[in-house]
Amino acid sequence: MLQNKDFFQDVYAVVRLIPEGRVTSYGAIANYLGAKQGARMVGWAMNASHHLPDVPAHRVVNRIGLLSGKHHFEGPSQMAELLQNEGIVVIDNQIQHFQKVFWDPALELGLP
DNA sequence: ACACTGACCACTG
DNA sequence: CCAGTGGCCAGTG
Repeated sequence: MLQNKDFFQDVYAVVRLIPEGRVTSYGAIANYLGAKQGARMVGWAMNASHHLPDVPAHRVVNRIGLLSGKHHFEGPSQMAELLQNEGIVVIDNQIQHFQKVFWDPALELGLP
């Protein structure tokens, strides 16, 4: 079944490392993990992370800083509120100053 | 067993 | 610059 369960684990591990007030993208995580699985699997991993505690999925957005996954949260604006609660400005599902708050694991953690 | 979909991304034309 | 296409893996109808 989930032979690449390690991949999911790694995704969660990286997501957990995202500092407050910062965000990253699915592709960035996939890239950090080697991009062998593809960014789509990261999204799928997030979907599976629904039941997990310390996985701030709201800090993971698509490459352009759009809250593509907000629909999967409890409320329609749950994701945006969580982000804004951390000081991130979100307007119309779009993170403002995305380049500033963007947190690239490959860059911050260093390329393995 | 087949086809389509999905919280995506990069590359062409 | 915008639109289209392929690719990755797993789950569902």
